[in-house]
Amino acid sequence: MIDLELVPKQKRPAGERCCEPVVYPDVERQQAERMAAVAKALGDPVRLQLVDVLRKHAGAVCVCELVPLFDISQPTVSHHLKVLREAGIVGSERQGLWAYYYVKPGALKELSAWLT
Amino acid sequence: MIDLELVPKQKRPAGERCCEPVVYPDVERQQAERMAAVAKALGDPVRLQLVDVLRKHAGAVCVCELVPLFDISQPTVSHHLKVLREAGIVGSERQGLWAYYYVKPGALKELSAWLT
DNA sequence: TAAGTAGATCGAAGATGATCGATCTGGAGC
DNA sequence: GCTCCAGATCGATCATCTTCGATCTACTTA
Repeated sequence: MIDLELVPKQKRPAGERCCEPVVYPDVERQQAERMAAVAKALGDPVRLQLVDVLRKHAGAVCVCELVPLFDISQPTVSHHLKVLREAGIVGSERQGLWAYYYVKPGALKELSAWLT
Repeated sequence: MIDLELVPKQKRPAGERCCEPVVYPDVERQQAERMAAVAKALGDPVRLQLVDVLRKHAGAVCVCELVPLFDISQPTVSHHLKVLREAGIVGSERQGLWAYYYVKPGALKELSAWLT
C-alpha cells in the first residue's frame, strides 16, 4: 500500500544525531494563513455545499432557497453564511426582506492554484 | 464594493410567501463530506505548511526535519501529521528510528478539481 | 399603525480542536 | 543487558465550533 519508492534512497547515517534540517525557509507564513482560513471555512459539509450551490448559479441565490436544502435550522444556515462571508468567500446583498448570496469571484483562486 | 450585477434582475414578486426552492437536489452529500474533510485538514496554517513542504520534496521527509520548522512542540507536530494521515492526505513510513512522511498522490485531486 | 415575514443576532449547550508536558514504544549502540 | 534517541500516545487545559430556541431588526402589506 505504501509506495516505498517515495522514501529517499540515501538513508540517514545510523548513529548520527538528528538532524540538520534540509528543509525550506517559509516563503509564506501569511500566505499559508490566508489559504488555511479559506480551507477552514470550506471544511464543513454544509458550507461546502452552500458554496457549491452558489457557484452553480450564475447570479445570487436567496437565503430562503438555501435553508430548505439542509436539515438544519435557519439560524444555523445564517451562521454558516456568516462564516463564509467573514472568510471572504461569499458576499451578500439585501433586497427588501430577502438576502441574496453569491460567491465572490476570485475568492478561491489562491487556494485552488496552490492545490493544483 | 458589492457587484449588484450579480443579483438576479427578476425580483421575487412582492407579497409572495417565500419560497419555492429553485435549487439543486444534492448530487453529492457524500462527495461534499469527503471534500470538506480534506479541506478541514488543510484548515490549519501548520498543517497547510506541512503539506506544502512535503509536496515540494520529491520523496519523503523525516519528521526530525519538520519539527524545527515550526514554533510548536514535537507532540503537536506529531498530532498534526496524524490529522493529515487520517484525512488521507499524507502517508508515513518508518525506517529504524526515523519516520518519513509524504503526500499521497491524488489525495488532493477531488478538492482541487472542484475548486477549479 | 398593526401584523406578518425574512433573516440576523443572542445566549447556552455540547462537541471538537490545538497545544503542552509527561510518558510510552521500539530501534540503535554500547 | 542498559542507555539513548525519534516519534507516538496520553491526559489535561483552554479555546473554538456547531447547533439550537428565542429574540431582535427591518421591511412589506393590509
